Amino acid sequence: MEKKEAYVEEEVSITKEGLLQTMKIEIVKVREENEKLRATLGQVMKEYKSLEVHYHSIVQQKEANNNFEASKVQDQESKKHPKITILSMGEESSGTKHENSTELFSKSKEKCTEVHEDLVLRLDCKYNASNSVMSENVTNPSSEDSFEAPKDKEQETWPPNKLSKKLNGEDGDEETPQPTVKRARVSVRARCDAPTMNDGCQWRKYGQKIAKGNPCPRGYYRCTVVPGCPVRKQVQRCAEDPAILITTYEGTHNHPLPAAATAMASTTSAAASMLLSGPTSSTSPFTAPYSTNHLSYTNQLSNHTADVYPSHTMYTSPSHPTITLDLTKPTPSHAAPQSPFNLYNAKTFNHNVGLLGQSYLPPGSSIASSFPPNQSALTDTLAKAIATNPNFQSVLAAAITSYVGGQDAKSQVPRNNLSLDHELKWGEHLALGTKHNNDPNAMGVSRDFATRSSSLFVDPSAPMDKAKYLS
DNA sequence: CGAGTTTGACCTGCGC
DNA sequence: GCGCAGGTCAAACTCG
Repeated sequence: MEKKEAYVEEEVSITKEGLLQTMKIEIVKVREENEKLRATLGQVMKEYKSLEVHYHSIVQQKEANNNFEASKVQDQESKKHPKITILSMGEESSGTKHENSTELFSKSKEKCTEVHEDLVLRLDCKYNASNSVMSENVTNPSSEDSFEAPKDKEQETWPPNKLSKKLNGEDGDEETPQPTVKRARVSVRARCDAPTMNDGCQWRKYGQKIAKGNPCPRGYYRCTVVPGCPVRKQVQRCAEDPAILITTYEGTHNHPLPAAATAMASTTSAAASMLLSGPTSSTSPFTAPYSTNHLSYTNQLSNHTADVYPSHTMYTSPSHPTITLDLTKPTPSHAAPQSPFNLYNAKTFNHNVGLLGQSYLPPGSSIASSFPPNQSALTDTLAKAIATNPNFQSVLAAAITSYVGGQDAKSQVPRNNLSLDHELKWGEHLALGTKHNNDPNAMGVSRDFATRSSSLFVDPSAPMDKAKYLS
């Protein structure tokens, strides 16, 4: 007995030691990686500064040249037309030429400084904006968040315009001027045989229209999860390729969402946030490779890419800026560009994901390593794209995980496992790393993979998706 | 019979 | 001001 106990104790201590060692190794790894990241960050900042200085000097030079040319022309003109010269407050004098040019130069310098300051201010502002969006998502995960611009700006209710007018009565004392707020829309293009995508929400069709330039009718739906929810969606088949279903979402849910709906909801939410934060919303140096704000990310498992690009022209009026998530394109060979930024970000992302995973998973395993090899390659790829723009993180994470998971989901994850009773609020998942930390049952990212996996795919049995209604 | 869809009419915003 | 197109309403209809 004693021997046995001693043996067991020995085994336990060995296991403990092993665990401790593994943890120590992990910690050392993490530290090393942190050091590397810091170094890389420093390097990037240095490069950024030098580029900034370079840009500054170029602008100054250009301005100076322009002004010099202008003054030259003016000079010549003034010689031709002395009367005008007199009226032009003595600019003609050759003696003042140098002075003028230096003055102009200094003026141009001022201008440059102004430009620079303006740039900095604008960048800061936008950086803050994008930050605020993200921080809101992180610090206030339960808030309904972010599909639209700040909530208090546009307290959405249903019915939005006409009906509310009717309900308020005709007397309408001093009707509050409806500010022409740009309502962001997020449209999702996906190949789908069914009449609509099952995005987890309940929708009621309230209209159908044949839009110009597309023989396929456009269906108008509103969310009926809760009466009064202002969210609407339009569903239309692509004119060029009827296999492609274009679903356009508009509005913010004012109610908790079923878990199955959170993927699409957060995707559209974050995409809209990104869109509303402006065309150069991210000014982090890491965004450089994607200065056009068009991001293509690759799903290596499903052999698809998802293009995310803001579009003001695809649908409807310019008062409805639209961002499109394109989940229809096959993977091009050049997808997932390998710039130093991307590599850096891939590392960062993996690092963070790894840390995230370590808090939920047994020691020695991380999220990345807990995936099959191709999955881990996927996270790598995702990381490159996702980390490039903070605002894109949640968009892409949600969209890709949903899309990737969808492949497996059809066969592996029964809908019953989606824990539909577990309701999440709009954008709640965005705080993955923080919110679930205290939840022993939470599996972090991997749980997300599992729970959202089928949400982008149509469930033909869904009561709302009746093929017969959409011709 | 209630919930949801269909569909023609109507409203509204925008461009010319 | 007019016409067009998108969006919404609401009565009629269908389905379970």
